[in-house]
Amino acid sequence: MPELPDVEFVKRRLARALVGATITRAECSDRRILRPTTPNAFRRALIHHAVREVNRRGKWVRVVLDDETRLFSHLGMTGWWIDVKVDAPQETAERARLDVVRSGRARSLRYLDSRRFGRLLIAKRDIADWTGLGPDPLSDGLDPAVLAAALARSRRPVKDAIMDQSILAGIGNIIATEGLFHARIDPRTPSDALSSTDVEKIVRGLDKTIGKQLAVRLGSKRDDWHERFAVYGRSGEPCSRCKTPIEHIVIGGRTSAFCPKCQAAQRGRRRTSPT
DNA sequence: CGGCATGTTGCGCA
DNA sequence: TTGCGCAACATGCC
Repeated sequence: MPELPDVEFVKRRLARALVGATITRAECSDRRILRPTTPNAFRRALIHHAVREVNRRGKWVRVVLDDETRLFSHLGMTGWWIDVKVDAPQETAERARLDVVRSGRARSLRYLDSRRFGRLLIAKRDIADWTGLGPDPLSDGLDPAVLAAALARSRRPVKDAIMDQSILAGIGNIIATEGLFHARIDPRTPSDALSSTDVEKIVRGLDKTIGKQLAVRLGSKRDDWHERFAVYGRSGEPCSRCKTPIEHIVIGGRTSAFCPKCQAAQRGRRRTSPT
């Protein structure tokens, strides 16, 4: 279930287990997930090396080894990492494992991914997928002026634009949908038609959504995934604010739920477009 | 059975 | 050159 807060959660789990630990076993035989890394290269690059740091940008996690080699992990649609005992049985849909030892204590990190849209790859330095990411809302913070400048460069629907990983790192369909609901902005609004006030509202809406999702992730109480959202997946249900039935449209090939009243297209205060 | 899904890429066509 | 729509990827759930 990976969007930014989920990836952050996984990143913290990996950091807690891996930083300062030495890898004693590394396996992944799935060439689809590894592309373009090979199973042999995966094992050879990792085994017997110590982990220096674990970072996250957007939906990517980066594990840096003592020799500067990097392991990049993207969770795709159904990827996830768990931390188990070394002798734990293989999980359903387990695609890779990293066994580590630190201070004499051994743990095993297992990568699970039923649909196998995720990635695991080895590189000697940072890859374009990583360096090309825009600012990360959580680790870099959102600067409304910077975001406004980026949004002004495109006529795309704003929901499309904020899901562009080179504009903002880590925003997926759920956070975009929820963030725009909180901001009361119509997801179809051309991004170059947003006022600076609109952009500030979007920043607050995204921050609120990310913060809430992360809190759910870090909290101990179990929740039903469904109940977390105000509009996502709630077409036909009454808007929590105004009771108007939630509608959905397709933007950029992705289902986009919104309240047609709270998020009504703002007319008559468009920024003047360049001629 | 069909439809849909949290993500990304690649292709064909303006 | 740029941008957009859409299919594809592989699997599970309703």
